[in-house]
Amino acid sequence: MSDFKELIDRDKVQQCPRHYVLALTDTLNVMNGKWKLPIIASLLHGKIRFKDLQENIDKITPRMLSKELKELELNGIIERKVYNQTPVLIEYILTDSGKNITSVIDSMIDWGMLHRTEAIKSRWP
Amino acid sequence: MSDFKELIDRDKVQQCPRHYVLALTDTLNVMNGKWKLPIIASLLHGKIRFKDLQENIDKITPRMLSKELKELELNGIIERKVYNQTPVLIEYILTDSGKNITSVIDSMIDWGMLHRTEAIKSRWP
DNA sequence: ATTAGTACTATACTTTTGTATACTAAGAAT
DNA sequence: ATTCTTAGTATACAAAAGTATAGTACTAAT
Repeated sequence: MSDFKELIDRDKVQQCPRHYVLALTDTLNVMNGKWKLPIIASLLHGKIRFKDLQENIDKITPRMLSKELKELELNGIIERKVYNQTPVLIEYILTDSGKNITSVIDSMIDWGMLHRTEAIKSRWP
Repeated sequence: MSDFKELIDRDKVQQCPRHYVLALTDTLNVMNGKWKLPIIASLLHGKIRFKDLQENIDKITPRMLSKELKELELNGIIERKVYNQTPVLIEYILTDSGKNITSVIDSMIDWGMLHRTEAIKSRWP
């Protein structure tokens, strides 16, 4: 039985260990907002540059891209590599943690699809 | 191999099926914001009333609680049951979909904890 | 008539998130 | 000297999310 589910049976939500709560809010912070997941998805290809990200992600402004990249780097999801060429070359890549987050995304997709079929069943049973 | 992960290997992010994207954004919408997960966690106990939710969830205002409950109901995560007693009794409970979302929460906790240990490793290797 | 309990809603405000547009720094090529 | 490229930053603004505080509608008991 999973860690969180046992809370259902044992009525322990209040005592949910702090490190679980921290882990959960970490994950929420990594994904939240309009741009984090599109950026992570773009990085699944491999290393990529600022301008290519901007072209890849529809309608993101350089300001938002810059801000989100900084947060993702701070959170240890991506790494920023600077090459002292000219013009300067900067590449972004996913860390191992960043790659692993696909497992969360997968479970979100699974739930989302299940939820849609459930919603359809309950509206037109 | 999971649905999303195969994108890493086959360079297919651009062609990611629309229903996966819809499922993912559904899930994000269900969880996003400051209050949705605390509310879902409180409901894991079973049925609960407005005032008890308010006491359970630290610093939520009735306005936010009311707004979030409405959204969760619209999204088919919770059900609102009205009993015509006096004073009126209203109970909120998780739907089956609402209960299932614990699988997503579990995978978020798993990733979050892994991510913390990875982050520690990379800072003090 | 007043007080109290339940489940909210209204109004005004602050903070966070996102947009639009223009601009900068550094070196290389012309 | 001017222009080009990459990788952003600055400024001003709009919209969304969240907060604070007060008030409403209903009924029941005192």
